[in-house]
Amino acid sequence: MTDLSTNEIQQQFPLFDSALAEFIHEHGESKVFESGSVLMKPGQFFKYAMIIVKGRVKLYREGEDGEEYFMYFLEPGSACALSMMCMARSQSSTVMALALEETEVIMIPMQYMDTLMRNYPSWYHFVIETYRSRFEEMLTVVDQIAFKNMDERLDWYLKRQADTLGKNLMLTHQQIANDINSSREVVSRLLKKMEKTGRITMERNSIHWNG
Amino acid sequence: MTDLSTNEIQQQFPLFDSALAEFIHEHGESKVFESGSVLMKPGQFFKYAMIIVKGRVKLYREGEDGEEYFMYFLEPGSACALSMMCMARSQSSTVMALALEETEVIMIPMQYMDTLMRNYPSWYHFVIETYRSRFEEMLTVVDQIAFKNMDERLDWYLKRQADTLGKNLMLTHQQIANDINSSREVVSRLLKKMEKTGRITMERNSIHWNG
DNA sequence: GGGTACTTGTGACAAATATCACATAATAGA
DNA sequence: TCTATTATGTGATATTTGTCACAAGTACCC
Repeated sequence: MTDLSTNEIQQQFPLFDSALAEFIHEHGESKVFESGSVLMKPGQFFKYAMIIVKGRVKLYREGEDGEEYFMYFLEPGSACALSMMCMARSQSSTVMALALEETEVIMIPMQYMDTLMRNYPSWYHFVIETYRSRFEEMLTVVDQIAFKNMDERLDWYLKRQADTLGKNLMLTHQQIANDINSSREVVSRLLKKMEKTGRITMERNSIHWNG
Repeated sequence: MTDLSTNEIQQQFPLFDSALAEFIHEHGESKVFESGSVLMKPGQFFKYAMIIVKGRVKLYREGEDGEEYFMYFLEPGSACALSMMCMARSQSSTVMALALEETEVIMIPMQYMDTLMRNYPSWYHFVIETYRSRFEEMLTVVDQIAFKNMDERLDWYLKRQADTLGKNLMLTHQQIANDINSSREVVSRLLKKMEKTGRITMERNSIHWNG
């Protein structure tokens, strides 16, 4: 039983029809993750499908030697595609899901998947749409790292950050370097160039995206 | 109505229960793609979910300026995840699906998706498994290009090729360079090194993977 | 058999990015 | 206020990868 009413669920997830919202209200479990906590432990087996009600989650890939690569954000109204995939095995590298703010999720036990798929068409439409959008996002990520130089990748990275976190980005150069798997010095130099063209404005600990 | 019998379908797709195989036999349409033909036109809207019965399909990303990047193979018994995602829009860059051999597919009209999802649990298990495995494959691709140097990427590329196409690879250095978005000279030099360590044996137009 | 196109080898050099070393500036805490 | 820590700036240099130029080998076609 969730903290949210059927109505609130339907508002947050417009694709759900009322019967589905009702079902999720009934069988889902609300959970709050504090800012900075990890939603998915590496290699963990998922017993729940997670859908985001409030907050913001950052998904990133972690390499064998601690390298990182930012993939995308999860926002309210979306689902964690990975939690729906029954990913079991713990590979060498893994995906991390980190709550950037206090984040409220509904956890739907996997045992209901059959019922949901069978009886609630709007559920699998939602699932398909979730997969589709994440897959597409991964494709654009591949494009960037395969085809683009650092300056373009940095620009694209900042644009995405600004799109979901707002134009005032509380990021250090080091954090950015981690997210795009580069080095601080390189990022600093490129940011300087971007400031000269007016695309951003820099302050200590923050960057303003001017677009 | 497919060319394959219900039994043959079940043999090729072990996850399907007999009712599903029967349904697909009834409503699917067989189609053969010749070696070298394109299964997915860029930006095309999919009217069918495609599952592979015979042959081999190469999926790769095409960048704005004609760059390429190999993603993965589709083999018999698997489905084209992209064809199930209702990808509509034609972006600047796009995914290409190329038949490497004569390839036989069953095309299931999208209009049956609701029925399949609703009445054939083994169908959505199959769909989920398809998404999962492709998504995971994309993650490993990201790992490689984000974290690894050319020599490791080349090694991994050849290993994957050998895994699905056999140890005797009919590839020129130029083709490899295209697939990993590098240049022929670089590939030639790295291959030479790999030959010295005995990992491969080279001949004109082909490479033997010794593992 | 000679020309032609394709494949591979290789040196020299250029460009992009990473790394190192150190300087300076801003901030938080005692 | 003083100090320690953290964030940023910048030159010098190393490494990785890409590009250019050209040679040589192989296959194929007439």
